[in-house]
Formats: sequence, structure tokens, C-alpha cells
Amino acid sequence: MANIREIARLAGVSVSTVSRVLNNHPYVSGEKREIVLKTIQELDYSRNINAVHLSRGKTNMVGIVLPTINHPYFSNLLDGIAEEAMQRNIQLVLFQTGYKQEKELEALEQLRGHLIDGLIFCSRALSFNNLMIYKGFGPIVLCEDADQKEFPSVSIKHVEAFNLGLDFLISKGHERIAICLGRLEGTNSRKRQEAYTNKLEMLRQEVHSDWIIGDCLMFEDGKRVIHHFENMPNKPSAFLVGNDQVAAGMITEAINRGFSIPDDLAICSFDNHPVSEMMGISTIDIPAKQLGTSAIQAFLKRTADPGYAEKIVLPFELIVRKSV
Amino acid sequence: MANIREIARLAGVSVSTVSRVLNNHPYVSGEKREIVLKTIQELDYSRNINAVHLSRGKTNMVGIVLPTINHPYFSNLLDGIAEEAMQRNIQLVLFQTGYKQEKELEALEQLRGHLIDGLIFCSRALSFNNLMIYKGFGPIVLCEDADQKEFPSVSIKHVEAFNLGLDFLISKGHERIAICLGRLEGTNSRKRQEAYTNKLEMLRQEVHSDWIIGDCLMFEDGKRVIHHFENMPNKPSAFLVGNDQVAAGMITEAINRGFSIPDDLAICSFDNHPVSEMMGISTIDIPAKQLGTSAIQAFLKRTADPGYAEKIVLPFELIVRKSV
DNA sequence: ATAAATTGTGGAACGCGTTTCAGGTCAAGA
DNA sequence: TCTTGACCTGAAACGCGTTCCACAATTTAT
Repeated sequence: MANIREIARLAGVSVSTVSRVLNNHPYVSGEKREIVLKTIQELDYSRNINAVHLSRGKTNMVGIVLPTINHPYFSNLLDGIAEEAMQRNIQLVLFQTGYKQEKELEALEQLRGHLIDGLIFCSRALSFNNLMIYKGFGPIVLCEDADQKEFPSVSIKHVEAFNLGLDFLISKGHERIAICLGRLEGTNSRKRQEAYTNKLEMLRQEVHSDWIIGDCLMFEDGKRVIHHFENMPNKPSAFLVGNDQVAAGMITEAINRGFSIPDDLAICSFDNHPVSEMMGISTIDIPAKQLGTSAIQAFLKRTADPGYAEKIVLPFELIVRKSV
Repeated sequence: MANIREIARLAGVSVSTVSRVLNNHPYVSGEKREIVLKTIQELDYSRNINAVHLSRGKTNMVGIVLPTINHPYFSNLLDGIAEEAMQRNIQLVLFQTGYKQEKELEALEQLRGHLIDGLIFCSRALSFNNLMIYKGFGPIVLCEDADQKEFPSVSIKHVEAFNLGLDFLISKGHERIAICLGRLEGTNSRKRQEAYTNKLEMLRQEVHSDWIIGDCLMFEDGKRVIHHFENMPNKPSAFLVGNDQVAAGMITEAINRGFSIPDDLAICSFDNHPVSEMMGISTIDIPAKQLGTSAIQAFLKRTADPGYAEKIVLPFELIVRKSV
């Protein structure tokens, strides 16, 4: 396969002239431009993009770090990212890490090695200090509500949203409230647990450790929660659930086991996934796709201004349905 | 930021020696290896991955072409691809094309330009002839059941699966059957429409053109179908639906409008998404994640053997629930 | 003792495209 | 008429890492 030097040789021009034609630069005569284009076509020439990236020092590629694609929040977020990226001719390199820190570090190493121009962390297991090490290697955008001023971020106020859910359940007369979260380990998860503990204390309610359930990501996890619920000595009367899929699993299994929603068990969740409308679930609408769009915009702003570190916070909204 | 020449100069060795150390090659003395590693650490050196890709002539990156992420079949497929890729240290470059042919061509141009080592088409709008033009530029895997022997493919027999759905509805006494598809344009869609038309003719049933509904991808589309159904002069008694989300939307809206499932309207769909269990939908289980895994394996086989063009066909299974 | 193989190292070509700098010609402005 | 700017083109440096080939020393096998 031909390279630029061969094209130049056969067209009888210099490598610079060929490069000018390839890049639509001015100051190339019409005659020379045509003969170069003709030669390119005849040899079916296509330039090596690795060489272009190397010599330009930029790739127009952005890395996306997420734990899993197969989760409605992440697939919505990725959808927003991907659509905005397509509009801006940005290519996406996917890093599905499963929250493995060494995989997240690999993504950061790719940023350091100039394969990608920036990174968007949809969620992360790596510590903030680890991220700080890589701050100078290119724009890093965090899709999280964290107390930090080093990186631009896009998020909703998860703790406030969580409190809204708790307050809504309380306003409906529930005081014995359990929670289901995707994970118990992250900064945000710990904050939610704190918020939950604080609210129960306000209600003078005992905090039951078995009313804080982790590892709830999908529908099947929701079913498992109901098995757990059945065997609780002290049963809650309501659940605040991390996402609609889990809530739907819980409702499906609860009904199968003769419980009545919301009489025996009220359920409020997050996302406003279509399944929540299907199942009549009260939910807090999280604009994940719009978060994704904003993440790409934040990446571009940071690229233009390395000091840019705005925290973009999008609103959320409670949607009341039958499950509470 | 330092480059390999500077590392070599400061370590007092040649560029070759530094490269041997970076790549863990033999034939470097212990003494020289240590001084190179020390210099690398002192200067916080990291090599430019574009240069590595350029000089090696391979990137270990695979492009994934899909119309949208936010569709259960595609997100499941991508999940399978991503997990297998992570296992094999393959990086994924995402091309969310929205079925725009120019976007699909961009992905093929990236293959031709050596940015990626191969391409996996989850679905496509481009013609087969267009793909053939790019055949020699690297492995291309198709996630489709097409009559072709040029590219390896992974698929299920969609037309057989479709016929299974139709036969199931017929076995339950339905003859007035309508269909909902994601698209009406693709090769596979046309084959399904043909299969549908043939089956209705066997039943001596008239084919109503308004019983073939396209553009059904998500839950909202399903709701729209029910509006359409209400206004049909000749109503079908059953629907075979392209995916569970659409079916769920239909069921939700049908019940809201006072119809009874399956008495007034029987619904059978595809995928075996959790929502189908939630809603009690009879569905044909499509192993999308496994298709994804097989797609990466096919890519690797084709890389090793450019003549490899096996058609991998995975099984499907009817799961009977209440909606029929 | 000699030949062959292994070990160790460096120079420079190779992978390929962009950009800078220099030189020449022609046109426009002062 | 002279100066400056625009236009056109090419050589070579630059972006950066891998690999091949050559040479020398040491070890192993005959």
C-alpha cells in the first residue's frame, strides 16, 4: 500500500504539496491539486491515521470509562455522550472496567500516552488522589457529584435526590424505610447512607443494618431483595431503590409472593426508565442522556481552557405513580 | 515531556536498548536495564501510543458499529463484545451511526487508515457491495444472518425465529396477526416481511398493509402502535413484535385503554429482556450477549486466518408466558 | 584448539504524515 | 519605482517508537 512519499513521487510534486492537498490547505495550484488527487485515486491511497495522530499531537478521540454498559443509567449516559460526540466528530474509545482499578488505570495510561485526548469517568473505583496524578495529561471529566475543584463534573445532587425520595415516603406516612443501592462502597453511596441514617434518626427510628442492601443493579437483584425481605424479622414498610430495574424486579417478585403494592410494601426508585411507567413505579427522573451530552461539552470546554472546572448540576424530578 | 531519545541519552545507552527494556526483550544486561528503568521513573516517561501503533502496524483496537446503544438488543450485544474484549486486551472504538451510511463509511475508512485492526457491524445500512470494497483492509465481522461467504458472521436465524413466533400464535388459534419491526428497510426485515406474507397466505388470510408496522424500537413506539390499533377498521387479534420493550409499551397502553391481554390482543415478542418476565410476555430468547462474545472470537480467528468466514448461528428459544 | 552459538549493544533505517523554513515569482500598495 | 504581501513549491526537520543489521565479546560444543 502506497504512502505519501510514493504519491508525491508519482505525482511529480513534493510531500508537502501532497499533504497540503490532503488537508485542503490553500496555496496549491489547481493543476498540481488535480494531479495529486488523480494519483491518490489511482493508487487507492489512504493515509495512516496513527501517523496523522502522531504528527498532529491530537487524536480527536475521547475515552469513556464505565463499569458496565448493560445498566440503564450507564447505557443512557453513554447514549447522550455518543450522540454529542457524533455531532462533534469525536471518536469514543470504550473502557468497560467492571470497577476494577487496574482497568481504570489503563484508561488513564492511555490518556498519558496520547492515544486519547481526554477521559470521561461515568463512575469510578479509583481514588481521587490517583486521578490527581493524571490531571496534567489531558481533560478528565467526572460524572459524579463530588466535593472537588480540580476536574469539571456533571451530575445531579444525588444526596438531595435521595432525600427527596426519603421525604416523599415519609410524607406518605412511612417511617420504616429500607434502601437498596448499586454499591455500598463509593463516596456517593456512603453519603446516601449517611443521609438515610440521619433521616431515620430524625424520625427516632432505629437503623437496621439489614435494611441497607447493596449490590442491587438489575432486575434479578430486585427479586433477591424480596426473598431477603420475606425473611426479615423486622420488616420495613417502604423501600427507596437505586434504580427502576431493581424496583421492577422487586415488584414482580413481591406480587408473585402475594404481597400487595403499595399496601404491604411501598417502593420508590430512580431513573424514570420506561419500565417505571409500565409498572406504575414512583420514581425520581434522572436525565442521564443529558448528563452525557453535558459531559462531552465539559470535555471541550476543558480542552479550550485547562483551568475550566465547573460543576454542572442538572435537576431531577419526582414522578408520583401507584407504587407509593 | 521526554521521548525515548532523551531517555537513551540520559541513561547513556542507545534507543534500541531503551526499546528492549520497554518491551521486556532479552539481551539487555541487568545493569543497563536498571539504569534505564531508573531514568524512566525519574523523568516520569510514558511512550506515545500513536508512535507504537505506527511502528508496529497494529493497534489492538476494534471498531464497533451500531445504530444506537440505547436499545436492549444492542446494549446486550455490546456488553458481550466489551467483556470478551476486556479479557483479550482489545480496545473498543465506538461508532454510533444511527444507520447513517456516511457514518458507517467513516468507520470503514478508519479501518482502511489503520486506526483499528478490525470492525464489528452490529447492524448496518450500508450495502454488501460497499463492505466488499473494504474487505482487504482488515477483518470485518457481521452480526447478521445474511447469505454471504465473504465475511465471518454471528447471528441467530431471524427468519426461523420469526416463523417460530408466527407458528406459536397460530397454534394458539390466531390467524389475524400483525407485526411490528424496528425497521422495514434492511435485508433481514424484508425477509421477515416475506415470511409473514407467506404464512398469512398459507392461512388464506389477507395481508393488510397497515398490519406491518415499522419504526418500532422502544417502549414509546409500542404505545403509539396501540393508538394505531384502536383506529384500525380491521383489527388483528395478535401481534408479533420485534422486541420486548415495544411489546411492554403496547401492553401498558392497551391495558390503560381498557383492552385485555391476551383476550382482546395477544402479544409475542423477542429478546427475553427482564421486562418480558415482569409483564408476563411470551418471548423468543435471543442470546445477544453470547453473540457479542462470539463476534470478538470471530474477529480473532479472521485475524489469524484471512480466509476464515464461518457463519456462527446461535440457538433461540420460545418462552411461553401470559401474553399469548 | 577451533568453530558455532549465544549474549549484548548501538546505529540507522523504517513505520508515515505534518509543519516549518527558505526561496522564487507575481501582484498590489505606497 | 520600490517595498511589501500574496501565492506557490520543495527540502528537511519534526512528531516518536520499533526493528533490522552489524559488530564484538563470551560461552558452548565438537
